[in-house]
Amino acid sequence: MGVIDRKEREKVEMKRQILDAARTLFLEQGFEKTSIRNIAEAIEYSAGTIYLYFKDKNEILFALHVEAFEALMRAMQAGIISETDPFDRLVALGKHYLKYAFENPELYDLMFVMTAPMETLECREEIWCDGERAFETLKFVVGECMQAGYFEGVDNETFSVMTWSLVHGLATLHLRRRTMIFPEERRVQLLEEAYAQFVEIIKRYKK
Amino acid sequence: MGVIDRKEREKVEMKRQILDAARTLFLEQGFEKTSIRNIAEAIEYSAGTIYLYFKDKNEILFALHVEAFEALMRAMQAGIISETDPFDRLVALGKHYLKYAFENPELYDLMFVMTAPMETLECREEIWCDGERAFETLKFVVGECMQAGYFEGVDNETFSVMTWSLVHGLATLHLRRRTMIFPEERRVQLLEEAYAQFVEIIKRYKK
DNA sequence: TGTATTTCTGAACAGTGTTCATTTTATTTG
DNA sequence: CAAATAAAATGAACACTGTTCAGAAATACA
Repeated sequence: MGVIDRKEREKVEMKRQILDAARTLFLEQGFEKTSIRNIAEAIEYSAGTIYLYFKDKNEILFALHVEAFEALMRAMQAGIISETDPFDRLVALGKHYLKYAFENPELYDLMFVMTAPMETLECREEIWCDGERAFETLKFVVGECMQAGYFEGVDNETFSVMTWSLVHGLATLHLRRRTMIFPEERRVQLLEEAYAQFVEIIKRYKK
Repeated sequence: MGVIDRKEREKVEMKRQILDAARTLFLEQGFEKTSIRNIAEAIEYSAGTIYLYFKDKNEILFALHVEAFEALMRAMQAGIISETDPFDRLVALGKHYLKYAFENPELYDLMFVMTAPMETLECREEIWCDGERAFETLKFVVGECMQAGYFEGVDNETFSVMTWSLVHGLATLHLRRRTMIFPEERRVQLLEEAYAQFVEIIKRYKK
């Protein structure tokens, strides 16, 4: 029966339409100011219809968060392959991570700051695979560095958490406006210098 | 005329009552789930009355954020005076900062993650003094370390931003549930190890 | 064509922050 | 003390929010 096949395709297509509209509105006016009714209006359906395709608003945010991770993973891969030396790879990985965060503030927020996507996971009793995959990538590159003689005697996971926290901290302090204690023209520069400082420090680390 | 003096005192007293009720409710059930009507109910006034004392909800959040900074500053000072060696002081400062964040997740969120208090500042065209003072404390301790021969050749401000970002990153990854990729029993431990790792790395840094 | 399913709507619910005319309370003046 | 003035508090109203659900419309199957 081709009918249920088509229905399946239509269901997927409708989900796509909803997510496309949601993403556009979110990026235009932020998450706070985008309502289910706004999304419904954009695709010319009633608000109730959205709930036939997504359980609630968090599930829409979660779906967008998954998409955003695909883009981040691509950005990170681009960072890795741009260098051959393991340490340079790690540096490039961090740079591309930060670049992604600054160029896609709303999406970065959704991926690493907002609690909505995590709530969806928790009530599904699932694991945060997307975050895990990204972290595995970092651990892999740190592992390569260690094999090349860097970071002597450290624990890979611990070192990776430290590195992740540093770049995440730089990103969120800025995205959530806490760098306003610095003159506007120095903000981004200062963050870049802080990252460079961190790179310099771990580069010279020997047991 | 003693009347306007008393009225002034009553105004201050009322603001106190509102903030006390707000703080209690926020810490009990989170910021999201606390409404102006809830606060009004708690102090047995109508919702409209709140607006005679605070411009909007953000202004209440801002006032609480100022209070919370006083507590953080005390915690940080306690960290500083607990040690005499400059480097140990810096380590203790970070430890107390993290301790404050983990013990007061809602308040930390308000101080360093939520945008509401920053919006109040921006529309008042004011500076974020509270954040600035806390950062100055960090810079001061880093300065002491440099005078004692640590962190040779680094720029104090850059180094301080790096350090702040690291502890802030550790705190927010955890508070916003991104450490759920690790087994529950290892989460806090891993963050502590990451901080210890950072301390170890900067300790050995020589130009 | 008629019945059964699926899909969609739009009203309704309980909630939000915020405003404002109206009422209540307090103070000052005659 | 009583009347006039000023200040404070109310509660209804506005325009929203996410979400649910009975009923209407569209589609599929016999």
